[in-house]
Amino acid sequence: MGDATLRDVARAAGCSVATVSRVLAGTRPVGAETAHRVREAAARLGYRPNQAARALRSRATGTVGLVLPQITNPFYPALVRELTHALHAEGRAVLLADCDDDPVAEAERIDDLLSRRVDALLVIPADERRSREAVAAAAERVPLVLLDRRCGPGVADSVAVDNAAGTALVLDHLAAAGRRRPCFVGAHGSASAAAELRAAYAAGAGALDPRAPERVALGDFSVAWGRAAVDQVLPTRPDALVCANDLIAIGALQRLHERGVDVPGEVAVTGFDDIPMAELASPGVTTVRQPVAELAAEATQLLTRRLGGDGAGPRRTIRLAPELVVRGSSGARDRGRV
Amino acid sequence: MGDATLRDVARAAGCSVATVSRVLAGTRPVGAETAHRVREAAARLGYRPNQAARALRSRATGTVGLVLPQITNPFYPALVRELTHALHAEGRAVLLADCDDDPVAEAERIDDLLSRRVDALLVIPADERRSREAVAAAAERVPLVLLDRRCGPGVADSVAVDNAAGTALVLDHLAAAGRRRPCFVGAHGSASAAAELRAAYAAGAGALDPRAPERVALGDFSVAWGRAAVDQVLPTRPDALVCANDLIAIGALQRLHERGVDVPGEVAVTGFDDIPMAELASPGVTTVRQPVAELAAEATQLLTRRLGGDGAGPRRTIRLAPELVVRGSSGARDRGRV
DNA sequence: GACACCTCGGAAAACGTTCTCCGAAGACTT
DNA sequence: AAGTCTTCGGAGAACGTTTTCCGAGGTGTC
Repeated sequence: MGDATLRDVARAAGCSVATVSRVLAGTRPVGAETAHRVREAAARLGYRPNQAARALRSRATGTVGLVLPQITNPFYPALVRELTHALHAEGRAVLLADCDDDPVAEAERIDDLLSRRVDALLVIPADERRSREAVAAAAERVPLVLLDRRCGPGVADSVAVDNAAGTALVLDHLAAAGRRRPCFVGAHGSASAAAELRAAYAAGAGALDPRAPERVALGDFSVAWGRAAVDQVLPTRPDALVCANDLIAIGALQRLHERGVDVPGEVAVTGFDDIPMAELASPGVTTVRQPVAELAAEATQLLTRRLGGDGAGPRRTIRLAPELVVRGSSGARDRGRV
Repeated sequence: MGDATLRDVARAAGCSVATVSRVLAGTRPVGAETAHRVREAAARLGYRPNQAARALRSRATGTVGLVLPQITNPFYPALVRELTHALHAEGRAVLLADCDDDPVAEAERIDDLLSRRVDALLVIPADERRSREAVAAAAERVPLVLLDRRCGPGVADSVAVDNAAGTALVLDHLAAAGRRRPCFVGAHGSASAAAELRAAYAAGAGALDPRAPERVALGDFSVAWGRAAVDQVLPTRPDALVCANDLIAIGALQRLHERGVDVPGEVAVTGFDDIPMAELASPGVTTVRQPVAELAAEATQLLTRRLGGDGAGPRRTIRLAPELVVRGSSGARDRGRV
């Protein structure tokens, strides 16, 4: 009961390989009675098309490569889930590559995926600058959609949340709640989100109160930095910490609690992404929810369009509006669960 | 600069396709000067082997399918990370399939992966009983390693943590800390871990104190159930909640806090898995750490051995010893961070 | 009844590898 | 000097599809 091939089915159905292929693929009408015989034989032998042969012949593998910086970043699993579901629904398979935040590994993985003849690539670049070369080269050979983070202008199609709009949501919310001395806790580095959020905060905070001193502290996207940042900025007496992601916010929350600072009474804290942990922290973290399902849907739709002939169209950049999720960490009092 | 083929390289190097193949694959010694010419030509043309053709000819795709119930389960990302790294290190690629905890979808995904001619499968079955048929059928056709959860006896090779040992670690720790009235908060259902933990708890608790009434509450593996369980079991006055995973423990912690119960003073709480959230909860959750890297290493090693000829050996079951991670939720006083 | 026109089926050529034969040398043995 | 081994290279057959091209037969039109 090894692998039945077209040839075996043809023999069993008493017809030619070509006919079997046509019946099974529906490429051309085939006589009703023959078709029935073929289908019956195929079922009986448990025939499954050999995708390798199919790929070789049709120059398409039905496979998409998904390259991301770190699957353990808690924001990505939900995205991966939506992407795989969307792609499976179209009959595609997903080759996953985690590159450990290392642009060199990323380039290797992309290379490998290309040699495996993926039909397209979905890439969340590890680094805005250092990922660029490999991504641009790959985009020359295969449809490529950038996700969540960008990678220099005009390199490829791109789908991401509107970071500026998200930051504006947060700042408006804080201002409405009477916060007057916000402080931005962000990240250095050249992941595109880091830079965009820095810029968006600067623009938004300046608009709110042009005379206010700008409080900014930069580290990385980790819980540890959130903790450290608290010690660094608390002397400047902020009444709100606008964190560039939820991990930072959670770290800040921990440290504030340890130092006996009342949240949200004295200091409000906000995050970004709405990872699962954000809801579970105490108090719950007010944050900007990325529309993960829409992100995935737009990305796969863009990909499908590129694969369906519109290969040469102009680069598209899709920006999705995020949503503010208000929880205890920014309210007048704690509305979170714990 | 489309795709250079062996034929192109051969033409450029002035030799035959066979020779180029031999040089590049190193299958057979080739004259030094010819080899050099070939390598130079290949580099110049940017030749990349076409894996589809290679797969067709050599009946091996260099690809492994990874099937899991829910990538959003916070325990899996770390595992996926280790697995992909280990497999990439061996030159294999990973086809990812998330089946949304649905055995039917799981069967479909497995089917698709088989038709894509994966060399092997890594499966974390969604359900001990209902996943069995599809997994067993797949194991007939391709090396298959079960991960983390089992799927009926003797179906395939299997690598998992020793749940009984982990439970024993927890119970010993609690007993040493003077807890006398533990309560198990577990899960119904037929995911194998659920049943094993139930059994292990019953055995271990019975050994500690055969006369004690057995406290057990069963729900599912979620935060919500952890919260609900607290209300259900608190009237029985337990002094420790032994939760079947960290999510349950975190839910319990939240609810206990809301109800003003002192943790760990009045009630200790323990989890299982050591997901990232366990460290961040307040207090930190004492838990059983799954040796994720070793799990991945053993699984890929088993797979590699099966792929390297030892196809017909007897089924192996590898059980790895877990490690107890003591945090604030079980101490005499809070040693956690927040 | 000749002609064109459909419909259905088969033969066979790709797709880009790997690998098995074969042959032509040269390097040894005797 | 004739034989036997090695060594290196090429020709060509697979692998399992899809697809193009053809032919055979039937149906329609004039």
